[in-house]
Amino acid sequence: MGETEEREFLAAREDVVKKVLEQQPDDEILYDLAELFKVFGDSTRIKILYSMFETELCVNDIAKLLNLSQSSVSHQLRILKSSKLVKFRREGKSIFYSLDDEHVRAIISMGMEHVEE
Amino acid sequence: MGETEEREFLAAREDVVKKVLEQQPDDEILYDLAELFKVFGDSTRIKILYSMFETELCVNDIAKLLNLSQSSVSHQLRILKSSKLVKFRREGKSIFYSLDDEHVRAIISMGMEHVEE
DNA sequence: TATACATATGAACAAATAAACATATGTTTA
DNA sequence: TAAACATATGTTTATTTGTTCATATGTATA
Repeated sequence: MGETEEREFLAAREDVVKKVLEQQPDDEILYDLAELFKVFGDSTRIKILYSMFETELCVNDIAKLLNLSQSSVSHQLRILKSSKLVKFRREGKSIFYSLDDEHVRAIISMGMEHVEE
Repeated sequence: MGETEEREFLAAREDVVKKVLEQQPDDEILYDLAELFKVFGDSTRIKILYSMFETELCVNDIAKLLNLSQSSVSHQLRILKSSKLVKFRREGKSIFYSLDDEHVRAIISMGMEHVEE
């Protein structure tokens, strides 16, 4: 590469960088996005989410099903609740949890496709 | 709830748990799925991925763009490579990275939709 | 209203990991 | 082939976070 080409190359890269920077969403949004994926990024939580793919479950069900302590399940459900990934309803002494919406199912399914490649 | 109802309730829960257990993918797959999302679950990596949404970029571009050290970018790209989220090609001294496939874009987009609600 | 059952919460500890710094590898060109 | 540039890798450190144990809250029933 001659000197002229070199300069042109660098200028072109600068342009690209500038353009990308303009299109990039605010840091705050990307931070939230990372936080969202972080919630999916733990095997216990993924197991919990997946177990609710077809049906609602109460805390005790999940604990037995996945062989986890009640405390651990409850802690993780708290995180899933605060990220709006699950919703819940009380029925007597039990509280039934289920996936919050189709987004959650879609995100998991997309991930599955990538993993199963 | 009477004693009979109580027994029926417990039996019904057991059935549900058993059914879910049968449908649940192997632990290994769910573990891989969590590992995949974990990669998306870091704000630096998400920023890097997002910056490549429209165009390929070399390491230096990304470092300047996101105001990160070359080392940090390189470390994160290694993780993105090994998860098959990005691909790369060499051109002279530079190495250009880009999103590996449409899955990656789809997963990010789905997450964005959830975040922007 | 006392007891049992279901779930939630708080605190402490151990494991995982992102960033920084130093250095190594690989590529081009003078 | 030596120097400059671009990227990769190894190591240490500070921070984050999942689990456990103990305990609290909330609900139903005898």
